[in-house]
Amino acid sequence: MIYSIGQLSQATQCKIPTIRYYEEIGILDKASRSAGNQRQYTQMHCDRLHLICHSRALGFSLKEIKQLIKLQNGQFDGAHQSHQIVLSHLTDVRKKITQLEKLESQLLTLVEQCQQSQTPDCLCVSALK
Amino acid sequence: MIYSIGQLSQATQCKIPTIRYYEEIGILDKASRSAGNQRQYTQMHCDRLHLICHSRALGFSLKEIKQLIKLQNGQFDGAHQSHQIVLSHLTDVRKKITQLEKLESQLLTLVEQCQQSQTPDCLCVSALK
DNA sequence: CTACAAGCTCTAGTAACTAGAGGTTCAAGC
DNA sequence: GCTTGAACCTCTAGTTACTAGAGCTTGTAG
Repeated sequence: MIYSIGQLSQATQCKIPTIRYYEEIGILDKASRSAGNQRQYTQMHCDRLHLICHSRALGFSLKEIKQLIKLQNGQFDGAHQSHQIVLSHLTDVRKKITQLEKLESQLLTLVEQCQQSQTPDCLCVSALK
Repeated sequence: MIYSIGQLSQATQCKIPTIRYYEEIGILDKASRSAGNQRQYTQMHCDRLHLICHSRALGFSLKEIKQLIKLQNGQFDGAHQSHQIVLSHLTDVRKKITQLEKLESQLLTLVEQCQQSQTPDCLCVSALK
């Protein structure tokens, strides 16, 4: 099956300008072109783009994804390195969760203080000082 | 007290280029200048910058902070609007936490599957497909 | 008065796209 | 065969919140 950029977009739920962008930065192989210069994608492109989109949804950066792809196609010790990337990403995610939870409780305090106050001012802002 | 940009930076823990950037985008009032064209900040600047930094640390965007400042200095219904901004930010934060927790468990699954497998390949990457 | 730290402006780079202008190609209907 | 409109093309610039660097000037301590 050959996909036009629109069909690939539909198949992967990845927006058209994003697909072109991925090609431009080299994370997605260049598509061959039709007589009229339009991009023609193969199933390989489609699979790769799926992998990219899925990884992005998991919060991997394009840089990390590039690395993962390289390792996957590459050396024997790629497996170990891939594992490390995923683990370090997991650590990052956990750190972010902790931060956000702290933030949530701070914001909550802000809002509660504000609701208790009987002044016409919103203390949210002055509390930010 | 009058602050040089370096002193203001020390007082607020905000980096010097960031301070200049805040001035440039108009979220921090322009400083007056010395005879030799160096910025001179007042206590007001220092307070404002503290507010900005604190809000940034709580994850507010500069756009939101601009709004908050405007509302604070402004109209009588500013208090209500400020409250709304804070509340909607709180909602965002909670959404992000939920997403990240989902993500964490997905990543965990990835890693666990990989560790159970006895193949030399890291399943992390192929699982991403 | 001489170093050297601290300040200045300006440009460009970061990540991951998104939007828009202005032009071309494809496919379907008549 | 022709027309119309959707889909495609390239290119530039904008987004957010900064950061880095070049090349120059000013302030201050000894």
